Amino acid sequence: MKTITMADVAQHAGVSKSTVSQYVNQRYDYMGEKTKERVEKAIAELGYSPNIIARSLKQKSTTTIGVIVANILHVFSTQVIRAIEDFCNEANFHIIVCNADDDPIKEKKYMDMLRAKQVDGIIVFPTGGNLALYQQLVQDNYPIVFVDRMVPEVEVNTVLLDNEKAVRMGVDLLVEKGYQRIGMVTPPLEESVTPRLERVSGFKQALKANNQNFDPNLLVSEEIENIRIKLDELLQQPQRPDAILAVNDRVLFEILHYIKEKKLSIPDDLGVIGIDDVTFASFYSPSLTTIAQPAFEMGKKTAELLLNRIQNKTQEKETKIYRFEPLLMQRDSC
Amino acid sequence: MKTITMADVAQHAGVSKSTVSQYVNQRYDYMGEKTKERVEKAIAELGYSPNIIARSLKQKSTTTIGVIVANILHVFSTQVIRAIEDFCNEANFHIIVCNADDDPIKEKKYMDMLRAKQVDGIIVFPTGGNLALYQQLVQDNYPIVFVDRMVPEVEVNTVLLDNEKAVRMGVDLLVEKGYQRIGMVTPPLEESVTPRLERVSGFKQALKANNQNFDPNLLVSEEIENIRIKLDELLQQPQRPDAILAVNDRVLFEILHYIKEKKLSIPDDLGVIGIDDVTFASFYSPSLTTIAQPAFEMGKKTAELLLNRIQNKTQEKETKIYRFEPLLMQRDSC
DNA sequence: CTGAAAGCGCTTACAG
DNA sequence: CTGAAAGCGCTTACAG
Repeated sequence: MKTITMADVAQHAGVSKSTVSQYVNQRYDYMGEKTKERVEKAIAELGYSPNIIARSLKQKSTTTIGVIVANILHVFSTQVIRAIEDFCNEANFHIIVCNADDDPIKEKKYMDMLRAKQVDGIIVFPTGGNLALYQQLVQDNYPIVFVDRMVPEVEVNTVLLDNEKAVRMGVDLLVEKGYQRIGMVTPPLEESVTPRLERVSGFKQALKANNQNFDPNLLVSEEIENIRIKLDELLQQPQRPDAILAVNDRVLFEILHYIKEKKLSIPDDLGVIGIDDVTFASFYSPSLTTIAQPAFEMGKKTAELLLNRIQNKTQEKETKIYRFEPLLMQRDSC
Repeated sequence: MKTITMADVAQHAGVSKSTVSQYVNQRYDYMGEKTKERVEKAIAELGYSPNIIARSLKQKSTTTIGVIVANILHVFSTQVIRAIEDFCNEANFHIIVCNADDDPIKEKKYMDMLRAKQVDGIIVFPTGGNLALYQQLVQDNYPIVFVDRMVPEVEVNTVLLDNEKAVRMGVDLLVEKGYQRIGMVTPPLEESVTPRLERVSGFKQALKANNQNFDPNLLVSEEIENIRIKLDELLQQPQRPDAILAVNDRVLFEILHYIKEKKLSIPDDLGVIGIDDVTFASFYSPSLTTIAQPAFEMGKKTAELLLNRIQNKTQEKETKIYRFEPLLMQRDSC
């Protein structure tokens, strides 16, 4: 099947390519009514559809953006992507989705390829491992927005959860419920994964604000696979916690798993709160108190920031950190 | 910042654009060692990166494919997308992800735009609402693969779960466990959502194979929002089911919600099996018996079929339905 | 009101 | 072994 080009339409309609182009781009200002009809008819008859690649080459805009997530399998990423896609769809933009798997090398490869493909901008959940690259992009004035994680060294608009507040809400509630020894469980604290870091520091602050001591023995930081073992140690010690804050949904899963294994009871044996809402929170037994991220709002804001930057050219040099309010979903696990 | 083009590199290296192009595309066959070095140096010094859009225009390949899902928020879609992305990444392809929301109009818009953007092929979870369009694509010999759902009228490679077998595994297990009156709950049976249809017809067959009668009163087909109400009616009737098969994860959620509300007990009051594995199956109480879809294998196969079609040009005209084996995850809910 | 021409940044057959 | 030239399918300033 030979593809139909603008030249074919022009010939078929007996006009020039320029005129067809004007028509396609709806610049009817000076176009005669008859010309318009002729072109319209030719397009319909030939089933012509413009080649956007060719247009992109000339116009230097692909109406496509890249989105690099750590892992699309995480519920939070999925929700953010969905919100971005919805927003982009409104603006007739498309999104290319990439999984960097927390690997700076993969991240760099994707960023390079996306730029080579001339995407108009990039949204990234940064690994933090490509400082020089990020800085280069900023210097080139290339449109980019970070989400979920921040990179303090780089001046980029960034959309984040108010992590400290999220933890504070959890601790406040636990204290209010009378818990005395609150523990926290988190995956390893890597420097680049700022939400975890902020949640842990928020934890210490929140305890202090509630006149509780921070006991390092009640903070477990461990690979997901080993959390259940560590949890056992944590709960066997004499001064064991009476409540636990799970730093994210993956950790919450491990805690619930452990509790089922050991036939413990929530909230009697242990109060539990998780950051990140989970699908089964409301019908689990007991229903689970969680602190949800407003993922859709965050995704929308991220897309909005990027598209504004791409379209308006509102060169507001100023870059900001946008912090979103967590939502306390109070249920029965504490 | 002026962008560096191939012409700049050529000038800087004192060679022609052709030579730079040869170098970039690693066609060193006839290239002098010195020329090579000069070009390499020029590229490094200028920080040149080829414009893939320009290349695409000439080569008629964008190394990008489109993926149209019903909704990226569904876990199954997410897993399929992840597998597709991994496979594409190996081949240096990118994926544009779109949500059609089961809306044929959105689906058509996306398909048209993706083609206009010259993607090399499209993977779609078809709404079924664009027969003419699908057929046009097939006729144009445009690379396309369907996944999750089939459209019988269209000759396209399609990757599916063996839905009848999935249900049979569930029914067989329930019968084996001594359940006598097995019910099934599903969202509305729309003609285009073939998995649901196949699961219901598989349900009838499986009952027959187990010498059980199919009682239409035990089949609930209802919008998600109303399922709990219908469930109540279902379980209030004298001849109520002693076990229920949930046609997908969304339905399972409603069933579990209802059971918790009514303080019923699984599996004593009611046996439960769900199609689609769920994150909390193993640590729910009781742990939930599910029939999992091999989503990653399915996604991988889908990507493989499409890329083969795009790359090899193995014009094997023959199109096939690929059925994947469900996995019975036997746990304690029946 | 419409068309001829140049150009976006590449690739590629061909000449030498 | 390397370069000049044409062309991919558009857009756009400019001429008329």
